[in-house]
Amino acid sequence: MPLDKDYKMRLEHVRRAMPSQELIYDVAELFKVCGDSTRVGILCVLIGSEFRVSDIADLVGMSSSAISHQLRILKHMRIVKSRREGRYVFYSLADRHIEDIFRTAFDHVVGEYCDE
Amino acid sequence: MPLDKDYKMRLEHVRRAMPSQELIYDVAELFKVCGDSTRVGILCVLIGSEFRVSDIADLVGMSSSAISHQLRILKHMRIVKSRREGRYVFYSLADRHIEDIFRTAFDHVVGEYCDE
DNA sequence: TAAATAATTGAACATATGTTCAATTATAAA
DNA sequence: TTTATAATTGAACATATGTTCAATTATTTA
Repeated sequence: MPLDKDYKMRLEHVRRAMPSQELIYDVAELFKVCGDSTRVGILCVLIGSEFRVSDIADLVGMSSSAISHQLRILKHMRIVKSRREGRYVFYSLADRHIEDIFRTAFDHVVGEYCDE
Repeated sequence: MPLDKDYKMRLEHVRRAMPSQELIYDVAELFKVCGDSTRVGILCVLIGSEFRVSDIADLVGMSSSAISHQLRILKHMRIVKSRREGRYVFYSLADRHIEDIFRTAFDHVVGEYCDE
C-alpha cells in the first residue's frame, strides 16, 4: 500500500520548501571546491594558521604552481584570503564556516560520535 | 622581516598534525559527492523525509535515470540508504552528519550568522 | 642594475564526471 | 500470463577539472 496521504503531504511540503536552483548551485560549488585532495590538504594546513605558498606546497607535497592555481580557486570562492609581505604571499582561511564544515566532515569520515 | 621563530614553530606543528593522505582523500571524496547540483538537490529533498526515485526525479527536475545514477553514487558513499517496497524504492539519508554539513554549508552561502 | 627567489599565469594534456539513450530487471496490475 | 510501471544499468558522448611545463611578474638581495 504505497503513497498514502502522509506521503503526498510530505511531497508537497518538500516541493514548496525546495531551495532555489541558484542556491543549490552555489552550495554545490562550495562543496565542489572542497572536493579535491589537494585543496583539502591546503585547507587542513590553513586551519589555525597562515602560511606562504611555498610552505603550503611543501606541506601538501605538490608544486608551488599547482598550489597557486588551487589557491586562486579557493580565493575566488572567498574561502581563503591572502596578504603580501615582501616577496611572500601569506594565505589564511577567510571564513569560520569552512572550519566547522571541515570538522564535521572529518568526524563523518573517521566515524566518530555516531548517534544512530 | 619574514619567517620568524613563531612561524617556523607553527610550520613544524602543522607538519606533525597533518592528517594522513588517506584521510584527506576520503574527506575530499565526501565533499566531491556533495559537489554537484543534482546531488545537492537530491539531498535537500531527502533531508527529513524518504521518497521514491521518480518523486525525487520530479522534485529535482531530472530524469529517473540520471537520479538513479546519482543515488547509486550516494549510496556507495553511505550517504543515503534505500529500501524496496513493492515496485517502489524509497531513499533516505543514511547519516546525520550530512544534515549538519548541509546546514552549515547553506548558512555559509546564504551568509547568515557571520561572526567576523 | 643584475641576479635570485617567490608567486602567478596560460596553454596543453590527460583524466574524471554527469547526462542521455537504449536495453534490462523487478514488481504489480489487468 | 501479458502488460504496464518503476528503477537500474552500460555505453557513449560532451564537458569539466587538475597538473605540468614554460614563461612572466613581483620583490628582495648582492
